[in-house]
Amino acid sequence: MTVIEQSLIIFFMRVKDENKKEAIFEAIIELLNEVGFANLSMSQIAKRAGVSSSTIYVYFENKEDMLKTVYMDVKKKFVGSLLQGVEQSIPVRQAMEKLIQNLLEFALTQTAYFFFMEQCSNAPMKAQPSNVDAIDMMKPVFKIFEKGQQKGILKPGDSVILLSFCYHGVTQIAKDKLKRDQCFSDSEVKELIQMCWDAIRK
Amino acid sequence: MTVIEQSLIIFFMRVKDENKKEAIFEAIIELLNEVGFANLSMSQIAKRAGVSSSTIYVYFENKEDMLKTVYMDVKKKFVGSLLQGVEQSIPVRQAMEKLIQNLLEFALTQTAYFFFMEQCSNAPMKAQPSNVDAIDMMKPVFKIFEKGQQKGILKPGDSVILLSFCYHGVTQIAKDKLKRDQCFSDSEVKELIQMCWDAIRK
Amino acid sequence: MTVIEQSLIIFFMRVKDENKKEAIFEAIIELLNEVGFANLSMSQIAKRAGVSSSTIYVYFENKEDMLKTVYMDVKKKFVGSLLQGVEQSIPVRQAMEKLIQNLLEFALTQTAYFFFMEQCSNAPMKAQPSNVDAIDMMKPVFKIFEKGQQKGILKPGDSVILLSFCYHGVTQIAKDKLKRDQCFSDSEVKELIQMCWDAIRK
Amino acid sequence: MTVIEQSLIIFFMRVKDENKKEAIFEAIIELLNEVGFANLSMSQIAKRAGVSSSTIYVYFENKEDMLKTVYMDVKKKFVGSLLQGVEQSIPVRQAMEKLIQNLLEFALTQTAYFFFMEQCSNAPMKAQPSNVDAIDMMKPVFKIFEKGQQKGILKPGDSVILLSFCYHGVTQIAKDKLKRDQCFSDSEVKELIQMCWDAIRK
DNA sequence: AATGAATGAGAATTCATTCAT
DNA sequence: GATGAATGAATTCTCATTCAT
Repeated sequence: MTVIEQSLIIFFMRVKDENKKEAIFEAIIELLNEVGFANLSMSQIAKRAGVSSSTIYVYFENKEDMLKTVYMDVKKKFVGSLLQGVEQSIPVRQAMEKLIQNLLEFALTQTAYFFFMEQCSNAPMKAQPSNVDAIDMMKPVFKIFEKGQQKGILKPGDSVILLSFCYHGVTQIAKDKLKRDQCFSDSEVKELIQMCWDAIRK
Repeated sequence: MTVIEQSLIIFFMRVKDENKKEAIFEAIIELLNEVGFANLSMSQIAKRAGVSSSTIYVYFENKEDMLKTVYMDVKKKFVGSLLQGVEQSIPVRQAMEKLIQNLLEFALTQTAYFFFMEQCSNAPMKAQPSNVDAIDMMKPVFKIFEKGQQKGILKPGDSVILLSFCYHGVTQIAKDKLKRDQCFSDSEVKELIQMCWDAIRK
Repeated sequence: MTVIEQSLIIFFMRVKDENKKEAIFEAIIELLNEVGFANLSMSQIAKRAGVSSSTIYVYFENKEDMLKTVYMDVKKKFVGSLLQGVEQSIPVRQAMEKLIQNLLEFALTQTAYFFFMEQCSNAPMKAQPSNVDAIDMMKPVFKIFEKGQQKGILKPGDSVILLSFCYHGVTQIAKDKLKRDQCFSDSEVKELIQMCWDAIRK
Repeated sequence: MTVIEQSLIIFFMRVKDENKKEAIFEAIIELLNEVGFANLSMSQIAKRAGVSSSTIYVYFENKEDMLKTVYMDVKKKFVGSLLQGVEQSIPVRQAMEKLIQNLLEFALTQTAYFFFMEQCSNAPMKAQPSNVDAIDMMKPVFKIFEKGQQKGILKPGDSVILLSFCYHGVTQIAKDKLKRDQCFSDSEVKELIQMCWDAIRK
């Protein structure tokens, strides 16, 4: 594409207002956490986002598509945070530690996103925005755990179960804490890590 | 209207009574699992239960009351199942084993109830039928675990966290399995119990 | 069904208010004639009929079903009027005369119904309430015309074409007249009948 | 922006010009035949025409104006076709023959236009794009028929009625045929002409 | 001239609930 | 107790149209 053609496109096109899309995103996440799926309406979302409800349909095909898109976006962010600093090369024990720290970090700093995701992943298939869950998106780290199993450090069996057990245990405890507006002390974090480790190690 | 006709009416009504309530109950649980909170409507419930939607209002004050009642009822059944055979006197290790077996048993045999509960407990405070969750209802067993801590068998700290970690870890794994229409082998059950035990024991 | 059972049904059931249904019917016909398909809305119909728009959905499944039902009902009335006094036994010439008189009578006295039908039958397949048109419903009279053909009184060929030609010629002329708020003189009626007769006779 | 870029823009725009208007035209006619007035939307038209819906407003003031313009244009084309070869000087019988042949020719070759017109002319006054109908536009030929009446060849009375009767009879039969995806044989055309002639001649 | 974004108004339809029987 | 009818309020979504570019 030549520079002239590019200018032409820019001249004719009007770029979607990213602020609006962002506002809609945030409104959805906020509201779902406040009112739940049963009471989440397009008009409420629009009002909260400060746009007309028809504007939502500029960005999404319909309610289902909207929720799916937001859910996938949030999950992508979440998995990104989760895997930060967890390279293939690090030892299992350290990987586990980092994962849990990242998980708690995300839960504490991005609480709205965290609760939003949890609600979505517990909705039934048909209502659920997308049925690929967070565990599936963590496939990159499975290799670390499988190596741990091969080395005889971790319990044998399905590595998904090992990881899933820890992940959900920690997740639910974090949810309970946050629902009561509480925080984790360093020693509590250590305890959680220890529980996870004991659960999966041989 | 003759006396005979009146009696007939009364006869007809009373007979159906409990069946109707039961049918409504089952319809709610089935439907919530199929369509989720976002799409659960009174008319659908009525249709599924084979009654008029106004009939629902004979048994419940309104939608909120209806969901709360059903949720509490299901939870009561669940906790009943969970605690079966878990007396104060038995050793911690055995208590843990029994709890997990009961939990998996319930999940497998009363799957609809199990999923129903999970959805309810993940709804946000405001939307949630009732915010007392299953963990709270298990208070009777805490003493067993506290005794275990006092004896130095279990890790110290909040006994709720110990139990909650295991409970949710197992619950989520059961959910994943059931969503894929799979079952647990005996050895898998053993593995889960072992993971739980390792997680909480000193 | 015994008398007692019947009483029971009457006791429990509440009969649909036929006035309401009738009011909705009339509102649809009136409005379609006033505003056309492009501007016919459920809320307008409801307002005109003096009911809530949700009430319409008690009687009809949706807009399409509603229009189809009304169209079929009007057509039935129309064909009834059209065939009045046209028995199999009467001579063709007289049958033709009676049909045209009936048609004009209907157009003049039930003008709203008449225009309503015409609009429906000109809508395209997908939008059209039902694609069986008035001609199809007149099959009973075809035999009279076929007899006329066999006797050598009428032109040979497809009897549907003979009848259809006359029917639509007269219909459109009636429409034009009525649109200009005019009436037919007796001599004009005679002329029309003569034109029809000349068109189809040998 | 440089002068070159500006020229480019002007060049690009002008080139598309007539194509776009034509595309919009065709889209309207196609769509009206497919979905009817009740479901004809600007956005659909735009999509079908391959333009942005705001582009329609470059060519037309609004929806009403758009439909009126297209209708008038189509009618002009139609009347042009209809009158081809029908000069004032030719005998009535021949004029009638030519008119019917032209009408059928148009119906067969420009079917979409034909149906489009029919739908428009059956819409109620208020909704109708323009209430001057095809008959009005044929005024030039009336003189031929009036001469026929003066010579005693045709029936006396309103010449509009004579012509209208034939025109609509043929039109509707053509519509029925085309809706069933059928064609006219030469003998059928002859029969139609004969019916028309018999209907109006003395 | 052309268009993507944006929107208020309004579309069809559903909802939870009430009511007379 | 049970229900069909009825409905106001709310739902999701579409519409015709405008506007900045």
